[in-house]
Amino acid sequence: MKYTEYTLTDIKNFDLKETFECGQCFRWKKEENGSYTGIVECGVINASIINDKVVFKGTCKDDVDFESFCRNYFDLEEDYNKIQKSILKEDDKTLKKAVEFGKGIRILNQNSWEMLISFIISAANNIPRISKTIDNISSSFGKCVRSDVSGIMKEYFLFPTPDELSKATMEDLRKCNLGFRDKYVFEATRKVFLEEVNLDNIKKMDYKNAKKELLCISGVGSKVADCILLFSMCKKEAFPVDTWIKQIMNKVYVDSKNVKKIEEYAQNRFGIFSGVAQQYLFYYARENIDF
DNA sequence: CCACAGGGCGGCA
DNA sequence: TGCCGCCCTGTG
Repeated sequence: MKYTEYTLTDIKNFDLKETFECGQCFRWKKEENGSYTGIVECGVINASIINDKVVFKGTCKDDVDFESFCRNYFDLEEDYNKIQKSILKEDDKTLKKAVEFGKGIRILNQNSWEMLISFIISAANNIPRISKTIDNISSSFGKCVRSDVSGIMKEYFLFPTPDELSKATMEDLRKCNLGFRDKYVFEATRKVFLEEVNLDNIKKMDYKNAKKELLCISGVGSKVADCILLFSMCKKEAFPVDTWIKQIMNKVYVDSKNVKKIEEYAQNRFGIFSGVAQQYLFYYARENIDF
């Protein structure tokens, strides 16, 4: 592990709170000084914004190019102004307000294996408990990293690799407090470890085929699959429909209980960047009681 | 004690 | 297809 830094001087549409608290990630935590510290595939990162500059400090694996990792992970090559223009229609007051509210959201490019397990755990669950469960799994089976990027030297635990998590028995997983999701996580881990499922290959497929493959994994339905596709497989057309999105879609766009209908409506209205629209709407609906 | 939380599954019409 | 009870566990 090595200490590195990377500073961005000219970046638009990047807000830390909006990016880390819009529901796409579970391992970024706010520090007292307003910065955020997150545990990622290659180590530990602290992100802060000072006078229009974004500073990333990292304790990461020796063979990692920190700058290119950050550019990919934080989606820095993407032009979010362009995306906002493409999803916004003239008459769409709700989305306009949602975009204004969350214009600093960036879709993170996270690790697909970690997203698979994390979103299986998210089913009928709440965010504090999801985070806690993922921390339990990581501290039980993942590698320990010592880092002072937050300002204080602390120990962090990386999310376990498929190889590491495949050592876990059902009993081990039960202790991690997964609830009824333990059997799904156990089975998904086995499939990935034995390469019955190859996430790298799925990532290379187009959206529809990739989703079809993910749906073969027990515990992965339409919503969970779309989260994996959007947050770790560069599929910005994926539109996860959860209870919040159902509410806002029913109220504003299409009054239907049928998830497939809502998904189709979103594809037609928002197009290839539907997933980004979903994040704006989700964050807006969650943070504003009366949207 | 009860409902419900960022769903999914299996059984049933 | 569409609907519904159930799946752990913590919280109000």
